[in-house]
Amino acid sequence: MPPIKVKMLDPKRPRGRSGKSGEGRARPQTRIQKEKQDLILEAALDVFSLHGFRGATIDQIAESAGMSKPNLLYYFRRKEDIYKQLIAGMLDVWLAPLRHMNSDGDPLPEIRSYIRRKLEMSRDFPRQSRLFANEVLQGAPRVVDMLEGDLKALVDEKAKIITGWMEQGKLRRADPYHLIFAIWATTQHYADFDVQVRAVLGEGRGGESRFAEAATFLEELFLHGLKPDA
Amino acid sequence: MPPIKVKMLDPKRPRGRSGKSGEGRARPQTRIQKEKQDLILEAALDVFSLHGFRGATIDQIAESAGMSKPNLLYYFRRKEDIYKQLIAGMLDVWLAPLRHMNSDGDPLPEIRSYIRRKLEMSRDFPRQSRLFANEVLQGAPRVVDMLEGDLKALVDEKAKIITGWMEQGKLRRADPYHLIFAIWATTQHYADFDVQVRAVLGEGRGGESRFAEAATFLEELFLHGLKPDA
DNA sequence: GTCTATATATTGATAGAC
DNA sequence: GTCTATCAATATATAGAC
Repeated sequence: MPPIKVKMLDPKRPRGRSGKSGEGRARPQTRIQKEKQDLILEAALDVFSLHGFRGATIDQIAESAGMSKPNLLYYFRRKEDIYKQLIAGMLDVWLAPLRHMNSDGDPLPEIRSYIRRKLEMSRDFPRQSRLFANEVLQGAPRVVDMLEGDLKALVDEKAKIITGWMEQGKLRRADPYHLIFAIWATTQHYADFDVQVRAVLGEGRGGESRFAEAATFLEELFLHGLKPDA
Repeated sequence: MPPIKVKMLDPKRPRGRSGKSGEGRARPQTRIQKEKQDLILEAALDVFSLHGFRGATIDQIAESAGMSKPNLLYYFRRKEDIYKQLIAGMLDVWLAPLRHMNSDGDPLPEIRSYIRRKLEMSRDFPRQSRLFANEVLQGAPRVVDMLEGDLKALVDEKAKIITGWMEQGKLRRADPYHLIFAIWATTQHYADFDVQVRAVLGEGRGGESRFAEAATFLEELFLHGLKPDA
């Protein structure tokens, strides 16, 4: 059950000894505390990405992090605090490739490299991708605001760039928003639907080779699909 | 709404009065019982697709179906029984468009119509799509066998057809498996990531028009991407 | 078939000793 | 900081009256 949406400025339990360290207010904790927190976040990412927020239990996370439940709750008062921190940390990483898309470059290479980076993210950070997918799939209760705010703004900006390219005849005309959706969908598919991809490809192709294959395929598909008529 | 093709041998609690009706063994229930069950399945689809298996509660489903919890449990002994039946009913529907892809037709129109049908499924049965996405995303514990069995066999078969087309020079050479993945990913995206799609497109484009736009975009992308060089 | 009441288990979170 | 014990809230499922 829906655990009480808290706005929260996040008065976390463990604080540094009254600002003695030079880290300022932003990180009121010792290095050991930070290491423990990272350990918890790492374990939580495993569990949340596999079971979703509701399906994950503090017990599982604690066990996976090698500590007792009360001990874990000493570092994060509530289950939701862990989840929120993971989501927040994830969003920047997730958006980085799109932010990186530059209006100065040539359209086709720029799009090709965007696809590459997104695909590499699926390969290297599949749990983060699934965490986010789980959240969005279930209505994104904790991030709708961000989707309608930052994300929309960023996509609007990049869509303008793409439209500009199209108007210059450097790209076949098409809806830039749906183009971005298509790139998201195809690249994240390899992280989010990993089980299905592996099952269909079978044992023989179960290795990491599928990402190289996917890169080849997707670049071909999008570059030929977007190349302006000669 | 789609429903629920039931395979089911599934000796459920309520059975007809000793085969008096002409329905035989396959449907050991009265019409009223079936209607109640469908009512429950309908409500359960709402709840499961939004919260996943773990996140959904019998209380929610019962309330949504307008009955008491014990009454619901009279028709389905366990929560998991409802879920399983939904998944089973879903799989046939989900695979139908791919089964339909025919080696007799011309490649490009055949692929175009596959995309269309998948996109229509996202538009008309988004809850089923999300139910399945939830399941796969969380490791597909209840359907891995099916993915490695029926699904793989079906995809293998269709991949051969596609490869045949490519060898005849009717289609640009590309990996048929990744082509199928790309079609799945792009079309289901509009159901599974609906919240995100709406958020990015904004209020102005919140209506059903996004499916028409998507159809146009995806057909262009795939047809140009797959058309053999002239 | 449907209901009220309840048994039983799980889980998020806290108390308080050390 | 970490632990054992435990509370309080939910949630699955059942008992048994009607």
